[in-house]
Amino acid sequence: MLFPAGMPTMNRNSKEIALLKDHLAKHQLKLTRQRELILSAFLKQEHITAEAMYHQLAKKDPHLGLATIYRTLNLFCDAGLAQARHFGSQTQYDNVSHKGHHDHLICTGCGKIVEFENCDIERLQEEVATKNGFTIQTHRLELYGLCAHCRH
Amino acid sequence: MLFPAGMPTMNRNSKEIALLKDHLAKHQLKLTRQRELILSAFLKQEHITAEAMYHQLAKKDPHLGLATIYRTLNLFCDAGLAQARHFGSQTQYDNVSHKGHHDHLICTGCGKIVEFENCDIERLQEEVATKNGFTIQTHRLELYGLCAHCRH
DNA sequence: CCTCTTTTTGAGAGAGCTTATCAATTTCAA
DNA sequence: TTGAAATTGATAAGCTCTCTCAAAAAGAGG
Repeated sequence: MLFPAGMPTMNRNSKEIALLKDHLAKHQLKLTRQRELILSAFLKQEHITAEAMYHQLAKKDPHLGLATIYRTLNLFCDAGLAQARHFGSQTQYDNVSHKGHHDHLICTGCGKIVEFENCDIERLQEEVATKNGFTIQTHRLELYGLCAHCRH
Repeated sequence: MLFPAGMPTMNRNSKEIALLKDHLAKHQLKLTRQRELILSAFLKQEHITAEAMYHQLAKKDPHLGLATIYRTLNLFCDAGLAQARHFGSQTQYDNVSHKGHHDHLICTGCGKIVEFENCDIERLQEEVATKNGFTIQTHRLELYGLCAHCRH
């Protein structure tokens, strides 16, 4: 049976919700209205800052505090749903479950971020890990440089 | 004529000193005792934070201000000697003249860190960057997983 | 070696992002 | 339903980094 077009996001992200619930259960944490709200908003993003999410969610819940957003996004990192990445003076929270794993090309001039995926690099990473007796769980690759526009 | 074994670092880094002097001249800036002191300390590092350099130089000059360190390291970035990279909550100033870049394998079980270098991966990174119009200045690759010991 | 203008410095105030604090509220197991 | 334990919101505090400004230093031109 196919998903109806208008089906709520919740049902399309059952895997991520299960992952969070599992983490909560294992650490004696509770599922709150705020955590559900923030999760559903987070899963629609590829990456977002706490500040941006604060403003975005202000419409749905004007009393949702910034501290709660930070706490919850950090919780997502612990649960393996998100990954924190520092750029400029802010922290970007990347959605790990979005598509396959993507890496970043980051312009040090204007801050532009281009996402990419490269199977050959991933294969070589596995090779390096195996050679050192490691089993990779996740990775982070960031290339910093100047984009075509900023080079001039 | 060969360099005597005990020759001061200053003379072994004439290229970097020239680069700085060139930048100073082009921007009507002055060569000060503090800038020389910070440069000679910086060139001995692969990467360092402003705070770390502050404590390191406190012995040589107890009155050297933290603001001066920040200003000078940012000046080095402008001159092309250093490159700022945000890691955790701090800024790492990478020494550009140190070419041998190493990446990290990090065990999520015990925290063990193994350094490695892989030319093939670096070549592929260049390829990806070029394809996207970028010129790479630096990069960061971290592989997270379990080491042989922690897997059991 | 002086003099004068411009730049730099040091110390602390201030700004921006993130975390800690704590009383009130909510969750959820019993 | 109840009560212990976790969470929240508001705000204070913390941390890193930059700005401010009077005093000091640099360096070009006498």
